[in-house]
Amino acid sequence: MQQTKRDELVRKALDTFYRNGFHATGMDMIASETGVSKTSIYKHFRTKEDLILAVLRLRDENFRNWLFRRMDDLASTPQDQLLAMFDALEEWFRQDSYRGCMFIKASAEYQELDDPIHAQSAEHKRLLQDHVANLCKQAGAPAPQDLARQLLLLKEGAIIMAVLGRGPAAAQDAKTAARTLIDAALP
Amino acid sequence: MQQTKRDELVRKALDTFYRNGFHATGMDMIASETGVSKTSIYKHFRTKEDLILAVLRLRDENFRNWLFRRMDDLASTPQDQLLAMFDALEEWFRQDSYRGCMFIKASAEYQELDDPIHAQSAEHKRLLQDHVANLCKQAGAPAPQDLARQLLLLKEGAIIMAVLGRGPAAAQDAKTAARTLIDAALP
DNA sequence: GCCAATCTGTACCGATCTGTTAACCCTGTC
DNA sequence: GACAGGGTTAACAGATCGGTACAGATTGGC
Repeated sequence: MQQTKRDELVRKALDTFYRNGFHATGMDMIASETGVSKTSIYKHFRTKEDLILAVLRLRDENFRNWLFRRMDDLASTPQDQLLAMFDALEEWFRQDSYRGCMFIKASAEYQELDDPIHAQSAEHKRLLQDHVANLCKQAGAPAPQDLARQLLLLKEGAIIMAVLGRGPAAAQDAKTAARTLIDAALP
Repeated sequence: MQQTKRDELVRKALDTFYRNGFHATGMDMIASETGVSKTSIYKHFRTKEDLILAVLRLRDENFRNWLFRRMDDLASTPQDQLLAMFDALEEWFRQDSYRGCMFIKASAEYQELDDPIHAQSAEHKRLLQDHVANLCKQAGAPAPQDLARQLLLLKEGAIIMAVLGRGPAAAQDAKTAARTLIDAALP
């Protein structure tokens, strides 16, 4: 019963930061939205930055688990799973709560390369890249890292364009392009 | 000599907001960095938001002018100009001052879809899309809008990955992918 | 019954936020 | 030489920022 409260705090803080931004969200708002008193928050986390880092760790875990599981559910072969990534993205884009990628937003607000928040955002992208590269390799791509990088570009681009004008349709734009790139990369 | 001061204010405010973020930059910092007194700033702009909108208008004009001119200088045929976009992006990524796309960052800090700042960011992307689609049409693409959307995904993805780990090399990743997509789209 | 841990609300600290007010200064013009 | 316009400095208002202090409530274990 002791870890629960902290977990609940991080989970609800994630929603608030995601919905409202980092600098724009004060610790008083976190306290009122999570139902955890400010005194308690600062017992668990020394600073606001520490809380944000915990939130990003949770988000990284949740998002990767969700995306990879969804890709696995939607398709059986590695090649189809790569394409299914974009169908999963579309599901995400269609959620009312969709507000873009939390890590892109975090790195936009904390831009210094040596900022821990920035570093953690970069790490998230690296972990995604690794998984996709692994699938590319399983699919028989001669240069799996290269193909993975190209597909990641499409994914990040779709996330941006889904926010900035194109909406959920950005996912299928990306999927169409991905199919072309995969076909060209496989022997 | 009357419009000059205001222009100088907007120009220097652009640098400060770009380097430091929007919420993280206070009007006192804007005053000290631009050398324009806060009293004067509020003579020209009713609110901080108005100043930000003026900054984004300038940025939109500057960036589109620069990118399209650079694409035009680097290549002669429409098809080559599309590819040259990614060489121009690489030049941008290599600048020490590179901190990602100002409009992506603006929309990350002001996420409500009906926020004027968000709307202006979306408009910037639409204008880019129009120009690229025009080039795609000139290059003979049967579905120029579709190809343009795919190339824009690569551009936005490259901007993100250049910030989050990949550095300037993201531009050539995108260019390689763009070549594949263009070849596949042209008859 | 009692201790220790963990939570709570509330008030506060000093700094900083957006925006305003007031008095002054410079400069070109009539 | 008065004056108007646009600029300055400096202080201020009222709110909010991240973070802390303190006293009391709740809880489970012994």
